[in-house]
Amino acid sequence: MATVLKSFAPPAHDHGRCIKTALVKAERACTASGKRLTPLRRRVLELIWNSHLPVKAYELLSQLAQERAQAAPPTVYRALEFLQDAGLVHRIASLNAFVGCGEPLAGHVSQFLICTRCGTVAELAEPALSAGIAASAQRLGFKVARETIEVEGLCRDCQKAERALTR
Amino acid sequence: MATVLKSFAPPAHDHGRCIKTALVKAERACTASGKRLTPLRRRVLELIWNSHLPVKAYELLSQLAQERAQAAPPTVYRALEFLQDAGLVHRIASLNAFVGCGEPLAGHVSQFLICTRCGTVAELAEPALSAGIAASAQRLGFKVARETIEVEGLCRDCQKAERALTR
DNA sequence: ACCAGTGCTGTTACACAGTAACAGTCCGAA
DNA sequence: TTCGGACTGTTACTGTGTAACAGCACTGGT
Repeated sequence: MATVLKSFAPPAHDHGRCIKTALVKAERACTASGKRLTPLRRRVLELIWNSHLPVKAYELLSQLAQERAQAAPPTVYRALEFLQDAGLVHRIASLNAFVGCGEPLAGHVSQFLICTRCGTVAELAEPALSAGIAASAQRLGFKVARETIEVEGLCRDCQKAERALTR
Repeated sequence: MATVLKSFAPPAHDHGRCIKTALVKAERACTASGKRLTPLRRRVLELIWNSHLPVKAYELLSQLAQERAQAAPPTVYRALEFLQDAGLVHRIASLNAFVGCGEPLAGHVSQFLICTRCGTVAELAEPALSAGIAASAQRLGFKVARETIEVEGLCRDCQKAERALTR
């Protein structure tokens, strides 16, 4: 059976480590594929990794604008496009928002659990799900190019919190 | 094994029938649940069913504006919100667009195959996929409330067309 | 008959999301 | 040196979606 690669980040953890390792992995992924992680792109990636919450493009823009006055929408969107192509960042369509990818080097599926209460996002990597989709598609003669799985619900902690409220 | 409820609509079919049955089902669903399918809402639903292609909100707006001069964004978005809540229409997040739901009375999952070449959308209803997602989620203690599956690729006809081009 | 409440639509005015197109800059290769 | 390509700056715009308030019709209670 397929295994879950990631889990929800615990409410309190050494997030500095998260950021650092994400950036190191990003450097590696880029040098490996001959892509250029410029200061701007690096900075945007860093801002995205500031939390495990999905970030909106215009939030990034306003943060960025505090450092470089010239920042405009294309500044952010171009960096985001690069980061997506490089597999370093995922776009969550149902939220119009972006999250860092924990496994930039692994095959890039797009499977997310989104907690509607605390907002955090966990990335799945379930080959079984992709396989199921491919099988269903094939029955209709459909050839899959890209899959988007976005599941909304409540993470474990938020279920507890909800129960505590109604008790 | 789960079965596919819908397939891609053949390029040429009696689409008048599609529209008519969709509206009849909608009436039924609304009276059954005590919701009001007002003329405005009915008209928006009709416009959406004009094709099996996903429709953008502002396309709907401009079509609507030819009939009622007062139509403004909230006019359309409110109708769409109602139709979604009533299970008559799906929003496709990755396209910012809307399609009619073929089975408004059945349980409302949200599984789509989207052909990137011709733009048509087919709705799936695979309990096995939902079950797989629920199982993966549960392993993380996550409680699923809503799932979004949007698969991009090529439908059978468009694969043929592509092959014909490169031959 | 009157009133209050509710549900639907009209209206204005925004906020947020994303892109086109052109202009500079920098850097490495021919 | 000069050319081309990759990156960023800059302006201006289109597209997507919502807040907030106003009116109006209907319904149910008094």
